[in-house]
Amino acid sequence: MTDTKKMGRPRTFDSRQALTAAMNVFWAKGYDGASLKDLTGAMGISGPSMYAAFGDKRELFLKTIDLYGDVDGCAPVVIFESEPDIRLAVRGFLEEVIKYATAHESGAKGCFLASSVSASIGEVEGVKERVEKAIEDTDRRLASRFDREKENGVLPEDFPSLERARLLYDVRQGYMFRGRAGWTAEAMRQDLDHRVSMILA
Amino acid sequence: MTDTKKMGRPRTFDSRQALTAAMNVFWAKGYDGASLKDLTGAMGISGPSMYAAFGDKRELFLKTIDLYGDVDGCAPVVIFESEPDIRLAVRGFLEEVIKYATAHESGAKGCFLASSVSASIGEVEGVKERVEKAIEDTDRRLASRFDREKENGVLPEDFPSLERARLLYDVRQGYMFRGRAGWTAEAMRQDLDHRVSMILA
DNA sequence: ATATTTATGTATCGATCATTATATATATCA
DNA sequence: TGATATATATAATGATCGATACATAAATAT
Repeated sequence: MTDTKKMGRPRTFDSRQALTAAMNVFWAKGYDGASLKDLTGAMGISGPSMYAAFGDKRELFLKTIDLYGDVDGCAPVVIFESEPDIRLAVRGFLEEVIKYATAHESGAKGCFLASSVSASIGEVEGVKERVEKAIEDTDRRLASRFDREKENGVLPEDFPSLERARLLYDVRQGYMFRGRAGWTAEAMRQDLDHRVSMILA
Repeated sequence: MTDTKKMGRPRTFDSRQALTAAMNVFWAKGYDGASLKDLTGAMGISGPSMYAAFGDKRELFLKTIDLYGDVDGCAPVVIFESEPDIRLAVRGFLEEVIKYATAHESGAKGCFLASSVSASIGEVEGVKERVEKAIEDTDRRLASRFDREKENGVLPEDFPSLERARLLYDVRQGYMFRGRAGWTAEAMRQDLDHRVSMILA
């Protein structure tokens, strides 16, 4: 059922690659600022191919948001979850955030959700729900790592996991915003030690 | 030299009011999403009047950013600076942020700079510099209040004013982002006590 | 081989975009 | 009272917007 050969002329492009290219355009120019010409140009396909593969501009946009959640937005969280030492985990999370905030391969800076997607909330249907979910998912994943450390006795019993998780996420947003505004990674790293201590205090 | 009557037909609209209306449109729809029709409609003037008074769309946008810095973006900072008790000042700052994040009179939610303006960075010339300046100005104003409390002996000598100021600002950004995504004021206020303590710890 | 199905490329649709001529209205200046 | 200067309203500019018709190409199905 899964890999039966499909009929008809096969795709000449990789839809994941095309979606990534589209995301980068939306990231840099925003939803309205990204024209179909910009998008299909970067994706390397023609207009009709885009419509056939992804629906329309809005659906393409929503798919790039999902892609971001699966890949880019996830990277710092993955580091946070995989680094055994909790202090290094927090530090690694923030270092990755700073890296992404200042030097994404797309050329765009900051957080795709916070910088570009959030501007389209209220204008493009389906965006708000996705952003809300992304926030809550991340809050929960971060908090659950803190909970794990409490069970292991690394963090004290009264450690406020959810509050610190939310704070960590908001610190992330702050870095992303500063990155978008042109702050350098070096400038942001000045606060790193201080913030790691605050989160774990 | 200042109040000599001007020649020609006088303006029939208040340019500050018109600018506020334009800001609210940009706030809700973003730079590209806001059409001249949307803008002039909300401003209550016709196209040529807008061009005569403000230049073009880009210049109008930049002027609304400056207006935001003078009024809306400033409100929490003013509270922070004027409340004598430092703990109440921090709390008042965050409460005002939450208020703005969830219920701005324009109907738009979140921070104009973070939600709408930042999406146009890299696309609209002159925006990046203004955002960068707004961040640094606010960081500095917040830090200077902390410094004042250190001089008065209310805060300890080793209190890291600038780091806490930046953290406070980033917490602000986090709240604004959550507000944009639909979070309620009530949900945000749950972290209030915790965050005030973190900032002043 | 022929039919069917899907993808692609070109060319184009009406709508809307930001911007501006043009003409008219309303003020001060001489 | 003209003459000048500024603001307004209507209408139209070329450009670009998102989206599609159409014919053609390339695969599987029978």
